[in-house]
Amino acid sequence: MHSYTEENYLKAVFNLSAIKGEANVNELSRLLEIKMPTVNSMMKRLAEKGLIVYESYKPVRLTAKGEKAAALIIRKHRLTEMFLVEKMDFGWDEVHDIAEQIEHVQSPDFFAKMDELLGFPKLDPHGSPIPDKNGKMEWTEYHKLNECKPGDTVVFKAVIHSSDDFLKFLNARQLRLGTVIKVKSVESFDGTMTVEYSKRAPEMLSQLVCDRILVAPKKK
Amino acid sequence: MHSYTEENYLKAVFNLSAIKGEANVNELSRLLEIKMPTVNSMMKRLAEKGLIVYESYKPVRLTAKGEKAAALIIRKHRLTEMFLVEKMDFGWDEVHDIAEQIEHVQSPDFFAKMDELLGFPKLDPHGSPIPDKNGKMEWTEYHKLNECKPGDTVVFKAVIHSSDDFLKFLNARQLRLGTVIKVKSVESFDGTMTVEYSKRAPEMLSQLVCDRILVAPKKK
DNA sequence: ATAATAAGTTAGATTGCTCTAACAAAAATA
DNA sequence: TATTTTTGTTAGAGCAATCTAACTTATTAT
Repeated sequence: MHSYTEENYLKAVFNLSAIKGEANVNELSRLLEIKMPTVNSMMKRLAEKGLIVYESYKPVRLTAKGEKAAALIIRKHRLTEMFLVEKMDFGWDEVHDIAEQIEHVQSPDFFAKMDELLGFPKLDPHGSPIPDKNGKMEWTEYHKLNECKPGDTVVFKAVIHSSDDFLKFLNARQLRLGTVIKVKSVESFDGTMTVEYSKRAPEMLSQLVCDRILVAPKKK
Repeated sequence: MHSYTEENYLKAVFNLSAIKGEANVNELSRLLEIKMPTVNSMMKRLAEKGLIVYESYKPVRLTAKGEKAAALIIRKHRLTEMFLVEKMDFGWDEVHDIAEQIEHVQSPDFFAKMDELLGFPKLDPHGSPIPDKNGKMEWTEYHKLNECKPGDTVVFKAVIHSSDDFLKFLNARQLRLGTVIKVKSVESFDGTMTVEYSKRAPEMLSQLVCDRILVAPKKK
């Protein structure tokens, strides 16, 4: 239906929109590593196809149709990541690039089978929600580790902006989803946190790191 | 390294060459459903890249380099088919189109993992050999069911030119790899064979069918 | 051997996706 | 507010992969 290329643009718009509800050409250009004029003309194409709303000099937004199309690609991506981790023994830091390719496979049966073999998972290996077959997706209300105060005890629920490097960083510190983290102190100057988890010596995490870790209060 | 498109041409040349050692533009054109002039110009491109030998008005041949490149794509295709059948419960008649897409995935790790999880298989679900990591492949010396004589007892070893339709035809008759087939009679007029297998009533198979079934003598 | 048919080639156009260079609008800064 | 910087757009070119139309060579049939 849509080309490999169009799918990638759509996904990029979706990912950028996730934060602000809209995406601008400049950021898309950086994200996709494609020059602005190229992105610009593709935006017009996507607009003609009714996938996004485009107005000159304004950020673009996904239409309902575009949102659904994008979510269904994300669905394939996240199901694939889950499959690679759960059924093929890959690490959560090894699956992104492979999923990036397999997400473009056209075969409803293939992804339906993955879904079934995985027991219809709701989350991917990084804690992100997997959109359903209709492209519906909901984020559980997590908050950033950053926002926690000394004394808080929370559970590591998801990673945002998860690059392979960042995931390897977490691996090296045995930080994984489900880990219970106790916030010992927060350096007010630069936001560095001292935390404790898994019966190890306290660990210091920079603000940059804490900004990418999503947590939920530990249930009693 | 090579584009998606180039990979498909290479594979087509490989498949056609399997029989005659060379491939002509006309047949490639039919096989790929791409018009002759397009095929022609792509042949020149592949020749420039040192993947095939091209001379005007002559059939093309793969170079050693081209042969290896093609075999490595076939390897990915057949490993994928095997994975889909063995690890994902697909039927042998459902895997071709999916494998056709996944064979283009660039990730040595992904296919190495498949290979490992499958226990380093030598054959795909249709009995075709899986080329090794160096692109080396060898066909065991099977012969066609067509060539058998009344009284022969043989084992079904592989399917050639296996379209999904043909595989469904075999499914409907419970003919699968490993089935022991007894040749009862051969109609000299049109080559139709009457065969017996799996304690069922004798079955009649047309010459067209018998030409696509590879067998080996049953060992005592 | 000649004519007819099939196969292969050349030329030129089209579409998708990319680029650079130049220009215009919007936002930030002085 | 005026200037500078950033962001966005237009114009025009290039390459990969495709096509159709016209032509040439090879093969087959008469």
